[in-house]
Amino acid sequence: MMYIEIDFSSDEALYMQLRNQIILGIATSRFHQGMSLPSVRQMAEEIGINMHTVNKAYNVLRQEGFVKIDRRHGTVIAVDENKVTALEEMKEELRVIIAKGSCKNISRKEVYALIDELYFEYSE
Amino acid sequence: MMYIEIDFSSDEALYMQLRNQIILGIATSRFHQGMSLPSVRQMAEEIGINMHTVNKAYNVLRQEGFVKIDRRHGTVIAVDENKVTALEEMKEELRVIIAKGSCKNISRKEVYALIDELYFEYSE
DNA sequence: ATAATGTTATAGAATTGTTATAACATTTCG
DNA sequence: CGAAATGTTATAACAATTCTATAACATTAT
Repeated sequence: MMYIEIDFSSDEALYMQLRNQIILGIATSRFHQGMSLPSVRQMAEEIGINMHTVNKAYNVLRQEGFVKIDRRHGTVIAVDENKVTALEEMKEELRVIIAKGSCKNISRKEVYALIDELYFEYSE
Repeated sequence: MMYIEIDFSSDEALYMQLRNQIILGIATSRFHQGMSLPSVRQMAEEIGINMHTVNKAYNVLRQEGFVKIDRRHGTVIAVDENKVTALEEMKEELRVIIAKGSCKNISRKEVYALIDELYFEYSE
């Protein structure tokens, strides 16, 4: 059991929810390097969505460097640590979020505190 | 002239691009409290998109507390500083981004550095 | 061999994003 | 007052995306 939670009433695409849950799973060490994910059919059965939706999530994760997909071993957690690329991506993802915060008078140190809270969750 | 840049080849929705540009404009003080934005028709003409798409962006901005829409004065920058809500929203927006970074071995301090870079851009 | 794997193809339904007209009530301004 | 501009609403159409449903294929594991 993977304990993946999908919210069917969310406005976020199902394949993105699944992708996010798996990234969160890796960050919290529930999923570790080399661990196999269920096959697209098993995962689809388990969380009640279509096989193709799972396949889409797995392929997004592969493209983002979180898993490797191999016909022999299925989909396996394999984080590609390209820090330069990851840092560039993160900066772009943060741009509007930090702009929003800046407009709302959220200070740099308050953002630091949020970062700390999240890193704490991911280090247990 | 508002100097709004829309990328028609982007996969990001036009109304979200416009919304983002306006938030970035407020953060960088190009747009200030009380300043009027062009009417939906003017803005649509200026950047070459449809009136309804501009209207959608303006209404998203209103719902997020960045503008007030009034038939007398049109759409006016009016930032509602609800810090508690803003902080909660930011934490949720950061959750997966930070998880991604954590997986890729990006340290807390490296994230701090990105935050600093962005805050620097928004304080000029 | 049989079963399971990822992959591909096709098709349909629902939703979303965008544009196009048009009309309406309200407000601004000459 | 009358014309112009405002946000708003309605309707329609089109394209793209999301998700599902079947089905088939080559490869691999048991």
